[in-house]
Amino acid sequence: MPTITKDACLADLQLRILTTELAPGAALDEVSLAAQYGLSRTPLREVLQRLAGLGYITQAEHRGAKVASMDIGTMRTFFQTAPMIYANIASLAAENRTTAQLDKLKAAQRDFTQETANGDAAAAALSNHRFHALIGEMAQNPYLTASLDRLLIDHTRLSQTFYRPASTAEKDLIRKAVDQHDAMISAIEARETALAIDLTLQHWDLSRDRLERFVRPDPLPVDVVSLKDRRHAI
Amino acid sequence: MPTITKDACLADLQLRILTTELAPGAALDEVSLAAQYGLSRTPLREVLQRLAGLGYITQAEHRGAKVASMDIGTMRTFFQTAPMIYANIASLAAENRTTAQLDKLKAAQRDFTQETANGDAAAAALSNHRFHALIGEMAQNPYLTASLDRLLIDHTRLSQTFYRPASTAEKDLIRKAVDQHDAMISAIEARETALAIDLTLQHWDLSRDRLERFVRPDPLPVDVVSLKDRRHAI
DNA sequence: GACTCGCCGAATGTATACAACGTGTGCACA
DNA sequence: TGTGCACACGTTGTATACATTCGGCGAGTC
Repeated sequence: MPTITKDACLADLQLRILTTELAPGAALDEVSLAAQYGLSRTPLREVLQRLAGLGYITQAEHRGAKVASMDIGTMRTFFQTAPMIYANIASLAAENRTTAQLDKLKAAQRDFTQETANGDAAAAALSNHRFHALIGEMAQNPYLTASLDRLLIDHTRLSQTFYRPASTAEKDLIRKAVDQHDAMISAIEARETALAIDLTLQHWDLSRDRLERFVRPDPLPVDVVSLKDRRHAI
Repeated sequence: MPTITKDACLADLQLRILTTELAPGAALDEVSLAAQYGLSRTPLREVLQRLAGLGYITQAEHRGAKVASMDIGTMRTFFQTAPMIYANIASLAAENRTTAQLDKLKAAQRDFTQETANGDAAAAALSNHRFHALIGEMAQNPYLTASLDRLLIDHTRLSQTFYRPASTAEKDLIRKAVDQHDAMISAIEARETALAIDLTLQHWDLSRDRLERFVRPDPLPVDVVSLKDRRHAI
């Protein structure tokens, strides 16, 4: 890759982490990354520092950088925290949004609609991320945005499989998510804070059900596997 | 200042910002800071990046770093957000605290009690900061901690005058704050989440009243100044 | 055969020299 | 006298060479 700006490098690494192309826990080598982006190590290290500040990676002295991991404890915390932050952000967004921000939000939703229809899973997940990050900007609350941005990192990584629907029932869920986005845009545009909260929590419920099923998939049929295994169980 | 570790430099700059020795909006010069701490510019820049990630400073390309400002909009947001985050953190802390963390919290409270009694204002503000940051650690929730840490930066900076009491009435308020800390420790130790929330909100009310008086000081006597000014008002 | 000590290689951490950018000042011209 | 441009200085951004640390591998010993 030829010489590139530092911001572009930051954005690209964010994308690669959000799509789990760089998997949670993956080690990041400074020299190879610097070579990839056509930067020298000094500016690349600054990019890594910024990624660490945003919660994308963790750094250990003399031991390099790793993509932020997603252990079971983190995920428990995620499910515990997300609805509260999302709801508060939505309310503030409805209160404080500007028309310029609203236009950007609508553009993100157009991309999202398109990409879910095309089955472009990675792109859809990123558009969804952008959609919710923009609502965060609207809230104009740097304290909560810090929390939201970290939640969205894990949310997007968890939802990588969401937009790659296996069944027609799952396709309906995606369409429902798209519709919910539209409703959220309307509520924010109309500055209806209570409605924005309500729609956001509905959206969260849909997302949570889907994510939990991914985390804890449907068990295998009992009669085929489980009974056999039980005979060997201690 | 002789050669010093990078972490010590980070901690010292945090202290200087929290005590407003480095005032909000103050420009930070890389070469002079590097000289002060006996580091070269490269590691000092990394310290600045980390401070930026934590919300202590802001950086603009080619224009250097500034201590995070505290404009009127930010403060409005601060008062809006703090109670919700503080309460949730307190609840989680009561749920998840370890005894080792509890010991550290008690130590911080000992320092705080001592320093308020001695009238050591800057030290008391920092102990108070440490006290609340430790409760944040107990919560074991990195999403909310990101938000809390940013709130505490501004809270500590705003409260710089708090521990320098002018009247005996204000001394009573400080004693009340110390007592509230003790009660919070007990609630967290007993894992009583509801009580921890309640005490935290009471603590916040006390703090808010005092801070708001600082932000919006008692108006000057009406008959002396205001009436005169009004005659010149358009 | 297993454990420990010490060396070696590969990574990160630091210093410094050089490049690029922004800002302020001073001069010229209207 | 005021405005605008250009140059120079100071500060930040980048590259690279050097220092330091970690971790693995092998030899030696118990």
